[in-house]
Amino acid sequence: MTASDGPAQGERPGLRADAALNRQRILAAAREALALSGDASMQSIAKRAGIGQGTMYRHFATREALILAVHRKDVQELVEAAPKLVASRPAPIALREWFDRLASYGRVKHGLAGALYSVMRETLADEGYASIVDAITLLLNAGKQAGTVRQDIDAEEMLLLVGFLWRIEYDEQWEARTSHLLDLVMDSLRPKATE
Amino acid sequence: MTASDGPAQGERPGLRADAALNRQRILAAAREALALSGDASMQSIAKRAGIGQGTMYRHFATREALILAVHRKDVQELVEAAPKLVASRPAPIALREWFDRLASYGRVKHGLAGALYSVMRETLADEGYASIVDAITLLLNAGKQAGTVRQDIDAEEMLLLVGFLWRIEYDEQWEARTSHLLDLVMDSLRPKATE
DNA sequence: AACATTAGCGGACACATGTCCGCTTGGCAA
DNA sequence: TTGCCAAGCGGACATGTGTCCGCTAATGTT
Repeated sequence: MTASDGPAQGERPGLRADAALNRQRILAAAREALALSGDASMQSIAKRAGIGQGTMYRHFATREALILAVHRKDVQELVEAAPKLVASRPAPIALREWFDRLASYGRVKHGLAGALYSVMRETLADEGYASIVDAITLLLNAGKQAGTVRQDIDAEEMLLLVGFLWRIEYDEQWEARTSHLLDLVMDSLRPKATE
Repeated sequence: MTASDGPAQGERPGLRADAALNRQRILAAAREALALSGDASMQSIAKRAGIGQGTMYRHFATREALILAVHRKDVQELVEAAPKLVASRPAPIALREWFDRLASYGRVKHGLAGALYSVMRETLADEGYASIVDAITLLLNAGKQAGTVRQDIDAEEMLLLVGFLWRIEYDEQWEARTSHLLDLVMDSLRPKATE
């Protein structure tokens, strides 16, 4: 995403002026609040933004939607990284690196990875977020074509498999555990010898 | 549940008479309420049992603990199935069957599989529930000794990997998806060729 | 039996989520 | 400009979770 992409993020066509302003206010407040604590409540964010509960939920129906909007930029980067990885590395490596990256969001940006997951599951059909599924599909397909990834897995299943990323607790073991489990998952992607 | 079932489950040593009674009341109410709807609230169960919130939470600190207590019998069966499976089948088959069984609880008994998971994660050290972890460890060890399961995985990691079991939604695809994903996980358990 | 100790009770609280709906006001049409 | 009216507002509500703490009464002791 570059500066020439247009006006500030979060703008929506056909949105009344006051509504647009409130949207910005919410995003600003959410950015602040989430930076302080990853699990700031919707309520507290609304309060911080100086708006009502109703307004909050009208703009962002779920916690996930809000988190995703706040981190839109990161999400976009993640999506855009997929084609680059595919182009520059063997498919299995590319896959692994992409998920490493996803995992690191889980650590750094509180809640982001989890939000990604829920949103993707709920809105697989939704145009706005389908891009993330596309990114994974791209990575998988590259491997399938190269014969280094089994045919019978799709992006949605992949997401279910790496679901541990947003449940694993973040302690000093985090890195080792995450890495190890990703290893295991990657192994499971190899084509069967008999295939 | 019939009157002739014998001594009621859930008895605890050193529990005052009134406390024991309340515990039974809660369990009875929970059984009823959960049968009607898998996500009956703690509040509503307490009300149904005719006791206060505080009492509820003192007896069962979390929703999971309650669900687990209600389904104690099923849990026990699950745990007891592990040694039998190990004795009668090659390790990888035994593992797969055990998790198939766990998965089916997820489908039939609303919340049970999920409760198992949380409880196990939270109380790995706890004597009461460690038995479930033991069951998995048993299955894994059998495979490790036979050389059909890689060395570098433990029960906790195994649980993280099959976490999708309690997130996957139950629709007409449930069976196929679950089975397929379990296939994948089982594949990831194979020793590496180079190991 | 009377008493002291303290386990256990249970409801009020603090706080969360998500919904509903009467009031306000931005933006267009005349 | 004025005025209309639907888009939008925002707080009250309904409901849920989990905690706290003053009161009650079960149990061991004398």
